[in-house]
Amino acid sequence: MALAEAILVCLTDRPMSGYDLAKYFDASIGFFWRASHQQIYRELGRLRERELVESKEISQSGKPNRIVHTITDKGRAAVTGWSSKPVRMPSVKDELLVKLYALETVDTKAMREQISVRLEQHQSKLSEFKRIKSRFYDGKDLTVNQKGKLIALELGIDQELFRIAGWETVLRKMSDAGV
Amino acid sequence: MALAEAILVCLTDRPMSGYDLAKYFDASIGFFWRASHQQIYRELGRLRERELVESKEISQSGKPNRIVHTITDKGRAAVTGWSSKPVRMPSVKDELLVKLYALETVDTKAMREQISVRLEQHQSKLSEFKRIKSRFYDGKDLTVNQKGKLIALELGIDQELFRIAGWETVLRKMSDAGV
DNA sequence: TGACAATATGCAACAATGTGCATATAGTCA
DNA sequence: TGACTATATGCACATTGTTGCATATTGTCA
Repeated sequence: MALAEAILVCLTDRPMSGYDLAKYFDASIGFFWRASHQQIYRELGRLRERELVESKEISQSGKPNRIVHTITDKGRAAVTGWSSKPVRMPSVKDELLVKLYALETVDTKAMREQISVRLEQHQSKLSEFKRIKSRFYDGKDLTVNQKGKLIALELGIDQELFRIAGWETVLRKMSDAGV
Repeated sequence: MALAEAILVCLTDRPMSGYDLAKYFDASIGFFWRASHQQIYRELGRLRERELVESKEISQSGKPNRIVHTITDKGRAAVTGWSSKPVRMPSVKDELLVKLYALETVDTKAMREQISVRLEQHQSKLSEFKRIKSRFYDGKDLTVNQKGKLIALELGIDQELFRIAGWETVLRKMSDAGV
């Protein structure tokens, strides 16, 4: 249940509403731990029960009220405790690679198209990461926390570059194999 | 529910028992789509219900009887149909990267150890992939199906190499950041 | 001789994730 | 004026994944 910890990590930065968190996940930490807004709201309820966050409703006119969640001392301790425990290897699940396992049975024309789509997706992620980097990090004085995020972001950039090269190689090798 | 398809893909190779499949997942296709034996047995039951596989019990003395599953024509058609449909981006979930997001709150000494463990895991995967490659593929005449698996395997090798370099870079950058 | 690994299948319970829907208001664009 | 987007929260259900257990025999190692 590391979603709990991912949320707490976000809240070490600043108090946020569920909606804020959902956006933050979409634009930042979600690159390394994806979560939908439903997951986030559900998990926030549990965190409140476990007293790892404190929630305060803030009145708004027109729009629904915001519920702002603040990490508690207990929550901060939970993050530190979690951080010292071993992690598992990230789970591996990629249908596109499974399809490579049955090259004689699959529709290879469709597969090439899917690889092209995948390439575009990596390309757009790459652009996004680069944009974020130049906008928020380049040429700035950074706190340790920000440096950590930058390290993650740069790993993300390299990863996208690697994946683009990787799938292009796959396309070439498929041609060599005659499919 | 692409586990169903991953199993069917395995069975396009040859009929197998649940136990065989579990081993096959551990040693081959599971590099790209992990599954436990419990998941596999459960899914085999569903595949049988949907008539995508045919199951035959084979008597054995001493050991429990094997139940050998064979893909049906309907199953083969299901693989081809599935293969032409778009895939989604693999889900991203890595606690170690999440920890980078709270560098001021986490136990960085423990984190460095976790990165070392991760590096060893990638190293041993790399060795395994290379061993499989040299043992089953190098210098052999390959069918199209085998070529597909080799392409996946080589992508796996490059990926492990990339990840080793990536995490080593992270360690260096953490030092540069003073943690 | 006792412990353990390998072979072989599978249930039950629980935890985590994902999909679809529901609600409510304000502002923008065609 | 109607469609759409953004803000803001959340339930119900379905699927998927994990953990622990249960059974039963053979072979190997200490």
